[in-house]
Amino acid sequence: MDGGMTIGALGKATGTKPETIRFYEKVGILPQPERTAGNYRSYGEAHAARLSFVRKARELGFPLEAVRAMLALADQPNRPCGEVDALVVDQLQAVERKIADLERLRAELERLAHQCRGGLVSECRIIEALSP
Amino acid sequence: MDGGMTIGALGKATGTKPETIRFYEKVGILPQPERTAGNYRSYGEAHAARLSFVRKARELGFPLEAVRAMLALADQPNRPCGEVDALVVDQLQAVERKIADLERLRAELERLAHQCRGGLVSECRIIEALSP
DNA sequence: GATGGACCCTGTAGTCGCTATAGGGTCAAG
DNA sequence: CTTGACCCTATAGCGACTACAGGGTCCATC
Repeated sequence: MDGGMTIGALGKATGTKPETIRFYEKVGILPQPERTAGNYRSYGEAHAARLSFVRKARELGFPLEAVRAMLALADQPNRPCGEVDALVVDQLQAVERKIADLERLRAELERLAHQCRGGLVSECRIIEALSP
Repeated sequence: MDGGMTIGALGKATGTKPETIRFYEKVGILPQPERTAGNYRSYGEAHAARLSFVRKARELGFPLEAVRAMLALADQPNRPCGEVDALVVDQLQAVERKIADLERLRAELERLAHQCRGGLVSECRIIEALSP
């Protein structure tokens, strides 16, 4: 080969499945790589860096749209950083809202979980509690 | 009409959109109701109760599969309540896992949010922090 | 040089839980 | 009799992948 990684190697290097990499290519998050004589995708370090960025942003819960926006900004380095920061702050607020919601949920589920006395479904307080 | 609710009335009574009710019917969560002469769905109290149950369980984050399982159990009142309790405990654990993940995320995003100094993207630490 | 197995290719359909649209039919009030 | 609010079906779309099906390529071993 010509010094490039196969899709599988890139996948291992970045913790991404080949299917996901092809998906990112299809939706324009990753550029189309060169191909070998046998039509295999061939990736270099720049692809690995971009994909690592995407994966980390996704792990932080950024939707692909936000990732796309950040990549577009990163590709134009002479613009102010504020837009990137705004995306992070939005995401932080969204995460805080989700945590608050889930904590309310947890309290409710704990209440429910203590209502089962091990009897029959017909006496089950859990189902009662959800029914009215 | 013949004493039944229309889909819109049931929707208002339970806080559910008509589309969602039809969807629940299509996937077997709700039974097919009777129809009026004009082919409108006609619902009674039993439908309202069942749909309320579904909505509350969904609000608590139970996946539709779990809701389906609980409904099947509720329809067989002579079985032990333990299976219902197990579903609740599973869901509680899933919620706790999600909260833990989101809290790690929040810490990371807070770290990120303090790195933007308002300069240009080329000096942006946020993008750096997410690149390999 | 033939064979096996691990990898790669494309394209399509499925997942979850709805939501939205298109293109029509029904019903009650004015 | 017309208007407008509601209802019907069927289909496609969302996000972010995942899972086939049906092939092709590469490399090592016999």
